[in-house]
Amino acid sequence: MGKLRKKHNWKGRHQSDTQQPADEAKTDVVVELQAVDRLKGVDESNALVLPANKAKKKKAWVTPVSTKRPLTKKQRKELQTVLERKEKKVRRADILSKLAEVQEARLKLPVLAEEQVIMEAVRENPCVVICGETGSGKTTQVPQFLYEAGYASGIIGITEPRRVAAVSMSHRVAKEMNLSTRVVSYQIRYEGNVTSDTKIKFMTDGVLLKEIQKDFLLQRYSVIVIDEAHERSVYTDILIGLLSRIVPLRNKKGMPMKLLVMSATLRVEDFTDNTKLFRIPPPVIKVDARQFPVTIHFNKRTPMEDYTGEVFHKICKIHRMLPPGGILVFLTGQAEVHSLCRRLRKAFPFRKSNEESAFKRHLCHQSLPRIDLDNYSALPVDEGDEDREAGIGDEEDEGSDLEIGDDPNDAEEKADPSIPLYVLPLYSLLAPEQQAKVFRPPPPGTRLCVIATNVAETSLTIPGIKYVVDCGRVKKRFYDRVTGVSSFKVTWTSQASANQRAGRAGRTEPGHCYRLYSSAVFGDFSLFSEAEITRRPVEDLVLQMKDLNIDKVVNFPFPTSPSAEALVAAEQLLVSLGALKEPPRTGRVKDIEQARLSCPITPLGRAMASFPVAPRYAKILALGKQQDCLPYVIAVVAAMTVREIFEDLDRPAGSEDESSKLNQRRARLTQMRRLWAGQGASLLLGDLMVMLGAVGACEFAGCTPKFCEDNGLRYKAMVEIRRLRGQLTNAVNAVCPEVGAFVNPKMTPPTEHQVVCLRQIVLAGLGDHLARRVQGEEILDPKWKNGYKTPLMDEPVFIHPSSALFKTLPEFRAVWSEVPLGLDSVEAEWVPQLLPQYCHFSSPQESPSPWFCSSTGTLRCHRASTFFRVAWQLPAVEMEYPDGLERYKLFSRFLLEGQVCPKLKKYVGRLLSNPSIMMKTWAKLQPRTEALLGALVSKRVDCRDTLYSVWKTEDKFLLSAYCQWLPEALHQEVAKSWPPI
DNA sequence: CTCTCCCT
Repeated sequence: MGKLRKKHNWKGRHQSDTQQPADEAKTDVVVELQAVDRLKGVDESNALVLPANKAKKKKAWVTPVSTKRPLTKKQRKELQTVLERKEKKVRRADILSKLAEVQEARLKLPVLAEEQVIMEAVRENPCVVICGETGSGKTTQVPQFLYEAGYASGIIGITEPRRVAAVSMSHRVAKEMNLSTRVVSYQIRYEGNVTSDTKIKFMTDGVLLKEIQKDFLLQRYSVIVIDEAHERSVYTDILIGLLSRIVPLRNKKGMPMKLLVMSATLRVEDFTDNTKLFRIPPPVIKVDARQFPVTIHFNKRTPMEDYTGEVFHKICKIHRMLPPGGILVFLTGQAEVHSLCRRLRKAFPFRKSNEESAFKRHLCHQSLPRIDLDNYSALPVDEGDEDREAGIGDEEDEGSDLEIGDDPNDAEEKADPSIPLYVLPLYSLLAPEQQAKVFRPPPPGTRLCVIATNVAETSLTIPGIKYVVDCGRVKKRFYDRVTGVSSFKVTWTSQASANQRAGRAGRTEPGHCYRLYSSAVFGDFSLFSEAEITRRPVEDLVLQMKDLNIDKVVNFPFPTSPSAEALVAAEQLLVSLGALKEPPRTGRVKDIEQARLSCPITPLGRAMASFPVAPRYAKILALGKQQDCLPYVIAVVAAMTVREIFEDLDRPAGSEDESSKLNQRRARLTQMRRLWAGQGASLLLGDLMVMLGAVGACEFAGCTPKFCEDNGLRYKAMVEIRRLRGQLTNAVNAVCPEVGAFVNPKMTPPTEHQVVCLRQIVLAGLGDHLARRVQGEEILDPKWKNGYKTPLMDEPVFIHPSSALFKTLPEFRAVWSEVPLGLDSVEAEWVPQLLPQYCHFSSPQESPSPWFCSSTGTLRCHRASTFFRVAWQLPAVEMEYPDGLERYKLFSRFLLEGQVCPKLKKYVGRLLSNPSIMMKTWAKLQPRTEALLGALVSKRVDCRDTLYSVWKTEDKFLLSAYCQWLPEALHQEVAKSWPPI
């Protein structure tokens, strides 16, 4: 016990750290700096990874001292030693003070007080839950505790739900521990710095899940830490489920492993009270957070309609009446963010002299010399505003000194340049340069006001925020559980996320949070937001799990299970994509039900599971090698996977200048779209062709920010596509090395033939996303005229005006994701051929009558069909004759006619009955028809291939049955040359 | 005709 305490004592560590030779430490720091400089593909907008001022300071002492004059060799040498010694001393002092700083910072973290408790719990339990709010320092400290307590016999793996966090945490911990990034490393989707020396590895949750596919027992790891488990991201949930099984397995095999689940909120019951997950509930250790207090102010009334108006008024009041400090506002979407920004900039403009140079470019024309007050007073003032204003401040906060009084004579709408407000938008899709502005101090004399969406809740932390204004709402995606069709809705947030938002006001000093809803409304919020896994389709997760040989996904120990409907829908989709074996359709009802939820994976499914994209796209990739289409298929799948490849140019402009620039860029993009869509045949590939053109052109130009900017492409999206193309190319080569795929930066456009092929390949993956133009009799509403119906929705969908197919309006088209933007026109006769699993076929047509195809050796026919659920009539197409007795009858008829085996042709004239009697219903009355049919059925022979293979083992097969059709005189001759191959 | 946020 005493020994343990000493081991975990920070003082002990402090000493051993400082005892490190200065030189060694120096190299470590330098390496790390280089690594920071080279950081690629990481969102530079995050404060955590921005190269800080400190970096510059540190670089200074790396530069060699260089004042040299002509000296004697000896003098020079002496002087050099002196200099070196001096320099070394300076370095050592610097390092010591830095270490002291770090140690001090570490000491302030509440988690340090719990080190001993945590480590004892870890020693005594295979799984431990650590519960601590943001600011407790658990993410950076717990890995160090583990390392120092000797748990680094294997790798200590820590998962994060976001790439930025994995990268920045690895750097921070390396620095704190004064270890090289060779030892404290990270791995995210496209990059990493893991080496054979790595002991602490930060990674995204998806990366670890992929590693489990390669090594189920994770033998290289001694500990896994799941961070931010409260966020309940799908991968985190699945990892916890998997690890709850892996940990006991490892212990049983004598390769012990520890699992730590770290969660911010106290909602840990899903982990601890779930006996399916952990039979023995893991201990929960609570860690206090070091946060400044945040005073919460509720509204007395809750605006239901115009909450953005309410937000506007609240910001005005804070800005006019309260002491300095940044304001962070939570709204639900891009459009809201922009419109509020505009309104605030008009209300509190600031002069040019206050502006930063970067800011100048965009806004210099906006700061007008004088504002037309009449014009402003004409702006719509929110109805019922006074009413609400009177209600500001809730009982709970009466008398609080920062409570904002309500002055009905407030004239916020009048421009007031005397108190400039530095208003910035912030949302995920905003260009990184724009995002980065929120991390810089505002221009002198102004107050920072960031209007943000949910990104600011978890992903990005803005410094200097003292006031938070929370509208209490979120925009969320909702999926229909059966059809998988999605839509966006604005709803109330949860209490947990409202508290998270409030916490953003207390990072640097005590703060205030203004909630624009009453405490009663807050009380009605759900405590936590639902786990993501219950809110979305799960076909991708199910495929991954089947690939791990978890056939009965229903029995998987999810912390929270997806609904049964979602699981059934996922298996159905995977079956129709050919990734899972079709379940039997006959048998007892109960068995059928069971089988529907435990379909085993197919070889195709395994290949699909190895492609890091959605199953529909994985299917498209799997078909991609045909007709040399692979490079195009990879580019198209990459483009479909990355969201928003085109810049949003429809946003409202801030100034006339900006507006005219936007108009120019819009015009340019429209022109480029037309160019990329191509002419004639390629046009039918629709928006896929536009994307293919955009990707090709961008890559051809070297994928530069300039090219993207000039052509309306989102640079970040194009970089992601470029890397995804590389990754997908490797993945395809791994499954199918003979295709030898490579990324060609100078890809030429596909030929007409390839375009047709691409359209078909894409269709094969998007069968359930087929849409048909609303037909004459279906137009119930004039608005539906150019609409499209999908099998899944009652309401029609429309082609986006910017779509390449807007003017063409093909009868059938494929849509993907939920955006009606992505289109590819589809020929009606492809549907039954490429998507037979979605079609109901009628019986084979009489005319043209079924025939024997001598090249394939099978029976062919024409069949009409209808598309599933919606029963769209599809044209008759040529296809295999369906299985069944009829097919045997037909086959025997063609056999007798000498079509199957040409050698039998010479006996046709000698047959005792006409072969066509095989088809009559009274055929059974004839012994010879029955003999022939019976023989074929007994060996399941209904095509040439199976007939030949039976003859290989049984060369007299069919001889006697056939002889019954011939006069006895011929029997011997026939027997001699049997089988007639 | 209008898209919150993440991950392999």
